[in-house]
Amino acid sequence: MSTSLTELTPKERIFNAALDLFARQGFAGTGLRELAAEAEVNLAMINYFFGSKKALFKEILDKFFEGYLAIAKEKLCVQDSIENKLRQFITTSANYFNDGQNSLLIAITELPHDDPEIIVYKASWVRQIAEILEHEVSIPLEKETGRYIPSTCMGPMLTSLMASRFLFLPVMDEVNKGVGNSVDVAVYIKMITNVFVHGITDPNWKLNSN
Amino acid sequence: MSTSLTELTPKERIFNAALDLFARQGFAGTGLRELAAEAEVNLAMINYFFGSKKALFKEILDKFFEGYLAIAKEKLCVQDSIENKLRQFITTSANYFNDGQNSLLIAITELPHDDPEIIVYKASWVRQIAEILEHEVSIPLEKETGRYIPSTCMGPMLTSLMASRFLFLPVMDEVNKGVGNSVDVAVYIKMITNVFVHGITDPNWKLNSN
DNA sequence: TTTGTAGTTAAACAAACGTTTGATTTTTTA
DNA sequence: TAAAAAATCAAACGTTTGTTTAACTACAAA
Repeated sequence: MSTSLTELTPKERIFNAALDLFARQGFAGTGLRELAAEAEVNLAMINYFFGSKKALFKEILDKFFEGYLAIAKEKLCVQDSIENKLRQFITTSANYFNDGQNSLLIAITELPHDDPEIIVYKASWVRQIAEILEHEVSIPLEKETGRYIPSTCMGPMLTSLMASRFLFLPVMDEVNKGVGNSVDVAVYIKMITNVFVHGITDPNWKLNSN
Repeated sequence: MSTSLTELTPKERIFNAALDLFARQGFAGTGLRELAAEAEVNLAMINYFFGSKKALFKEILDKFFEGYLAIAKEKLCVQDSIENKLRQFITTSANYFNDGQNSLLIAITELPHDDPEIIVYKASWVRQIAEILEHEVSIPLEKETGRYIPSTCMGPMLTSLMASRFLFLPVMDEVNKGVGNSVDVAVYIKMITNVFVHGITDPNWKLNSN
């Protein structure tokens, strides 16, 4: 196996092609023959390297959540104010989402609502992130504001807020066509950071009101 | 055609079965034979009533966006404070999402990132909602706070925040298994309402800082 | 009762699906 | 150089895919 520094191995080409096609066409909407053609490998190589289509999908999930969890650990498990920690976490995560938009879309939208095996698999990742969020944000925040926002609420809120830019990007680009008032991704990240941080730290609201 | 009040017509059964199966298995992941069996109709009836699989999908999109747009008109195009209008809009929309979780999931996650025809189709709906948001929230809010958050940012932020509960529900249910600290949907809606409203109205932040 | 329309059916179409096999080539190890 | 291992290949497996056709039933209008 001659693996030069510049060209990718067949296995890497399959993985990258899967990222691209699964994100664009969905898991079920992408055929292995199309994937093999995109990766410029023989059809049989996919099952040879990954075992099955679903196993390839799981490797994509793993890579995405591994990076996401690493950011949560690095930015939240530190000694700093809640606000600073959250700002760091949101900025870094949102840029991580931006760099790997395909992984994000696959992890969030593909095979989410039916397959029990995948649900359990995802949950094992999400649980780790939720525990960090609970100890580093939810509980300290309650002591500060008196409001308890469980990590199982804050996690989805945060993730979907950061993902919103990319989840709706193709449609919003079409909406913006002609109008031309599209917003830079860096500005977008600043906006969601400020909205979320000020939203949860603002002392002027109570959980059970209105 | 005997259409009693209690039992649904074959066309309605197909539509409802499509809602259920598309949301659970995805558009590409659902076969028309499975759909026909679920709806208890003959396979050919699907194309007879709807023309094609994709046309059936478009009707699902239409129904969802029609309701969403109606809420935007009813709750935002009124004479009231920005905060009150937004609270009304978020609460009503989130409950609308809750009542039709399948429609929501299909509209948000299915066929979003590739098919140009669907993108243009969705954009024609989203554009109408964005225009309302622009005139009724973004522009008035700028006059109040000095910060301009375009509707093409606020729309995705709002929608994904409201959808977050349902987008991650199966996984979060699995995460909560055993822990048992799952949060009621009404409480969840109050949380996102307060976080978002206080986040965008809080006077203590500027767009270009940090 | 005849005519026409809407609804329903089984059957078939070519194409694509994920996976497996066995042979063949290439590379590594001894 | 010989043997072992890894990689690649074309071909075929049995299913399933969305769509179409033509025959058929049911029911309303004339």
